[in-house]
Amino acid sequence: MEVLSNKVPVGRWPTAFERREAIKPVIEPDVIAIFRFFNEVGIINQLSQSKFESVMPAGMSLAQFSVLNHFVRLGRIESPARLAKAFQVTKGAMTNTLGRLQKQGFVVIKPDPDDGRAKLIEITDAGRQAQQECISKLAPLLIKLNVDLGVEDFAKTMPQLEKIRNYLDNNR
Amino acid sequence: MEVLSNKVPVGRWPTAFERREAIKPVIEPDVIAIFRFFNEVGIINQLSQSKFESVMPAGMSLAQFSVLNHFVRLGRIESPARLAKAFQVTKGAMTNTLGRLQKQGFVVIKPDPDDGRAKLIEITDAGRQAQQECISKLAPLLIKLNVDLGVEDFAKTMPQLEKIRNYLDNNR
DNA sequence: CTATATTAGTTTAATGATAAACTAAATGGA
DNA sequence: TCCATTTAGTTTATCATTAAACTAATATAG
Repeated sequence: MEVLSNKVPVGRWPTAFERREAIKPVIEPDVIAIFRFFNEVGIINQLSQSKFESVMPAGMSLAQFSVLNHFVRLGRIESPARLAKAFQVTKGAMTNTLGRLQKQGFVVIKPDPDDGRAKLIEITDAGRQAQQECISKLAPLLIKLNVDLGVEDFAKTMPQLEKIRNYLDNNR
Repeated sequence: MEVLSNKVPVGRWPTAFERREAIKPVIEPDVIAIFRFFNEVGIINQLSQSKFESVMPAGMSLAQFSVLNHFVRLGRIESPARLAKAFQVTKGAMTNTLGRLQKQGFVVIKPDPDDGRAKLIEITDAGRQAQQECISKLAPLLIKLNVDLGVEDFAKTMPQLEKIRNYLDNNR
C-alpha cells in the first residue's frame, strides 16, 4: 500500500497494470529466487553432510572433526567459549562435543590458571592422528567430486557465498 | 603410490619435484576449494535456518513448514513415503513431522483405500492458513535480504548449486 | 570495598534427525 | 498357489542441537 501511494498520482485508483508493476515485481520473483537459493543450500548441506559422515571413522561426528581440524589448522590452545563462538554453536553443544573428544583421548581439558571460570582445550597426538585419518577418508570423496564436476563451479560461487555468509553473520 | 608408479620411469626414484608435481597439485588446491565450498554452505545453512525459525510461529518447524508448502504448491494428496522421498528424510522423520502437523490440525491422515499398507495425507484449511501465516512472517526477512544484498548474487549461484545438488542427489 | 552485573561452563528438557528392528500388506516367481 | 521379497509405516535407541536455568568466578560501578 505504501508502495502504491508513491507511484500513483493522487485522485484516481491505480490501474490493474500499475498494481501488477508496483507490487508483484518488487516482492515476487526476487523473493522467490532468494527463497529457492536457501532451499538449494539446505539440500546440498544435507546431502553432503550425510555423505561426509558415512565415510568418517565410527564415533567421529562432523562437529568433532571440525574442532580437531580447527586445532590442527591454527595450532593453538582455545577455551570452550572461543570454540563455541568460532563454530557458532551454543556453549552446551560445545561442552558435549569436547566431552566426546576427551573421552576418545583426542583433546585434553585443563583449568585455565588465569581464570577460575575458564578451561583450556588442547589437541593430543591421538587427536592429530584422528584428524589425519578423517582427512584421508574424506579426500577420495573430494577428489571424486573434482574429477566428476571440476573445481570451477565450486570456485565460481565462492565470492557470492562468502558475501551472503558475511551478511547473515553480521545481521543475526 | 599408484599415482607415482605411472609417472616415473622404472629404475630410479622420483625426484622431490616429481613427487610434488605428481601428488600435491592433484589433491591440494582444488580439493581444498571444494572443501571450503561445503563449509560455506554449512554455515549459510545454519545461519539462515536459525533466522527462519526465529520468525516462525511457535510450534512450527522448518520441516513442518516445508511439508505444508509442498501441499500448497502442488495441491495434491501424498503418501508419507512420497513425502519422505521428496524431502530426503527417513520415513521415521516423516512419521514424526506428520504426527505434529496432524496434532495441530494442519493435515489429515487417512488410510489409502487402494493399499492397506499406505496412508494418504491431505492439507486442511487450517494448514493452508498456517502456511500463509508462515509466508507472511518470512517475507519481510527475504525482502530485507533483497533490499540489502540484491537478488543478483543469489541468482548467479543458482545454476552451479543446482548442478552440484543434482550430482550429489544422483550419487548418494 | 562491596554489591551488582557479566562471563564461563554445565545441566536439563525438548526438538528433529538417523539407523535399525519390527509389523503388516502387497508383489512376483517357482 | 505359496513362499520369498519388497514396500509402507511405526517404534526404539542414539545423537547433535537449542534454550533456559543454574553454579561459580570475574569485572565493574558506586
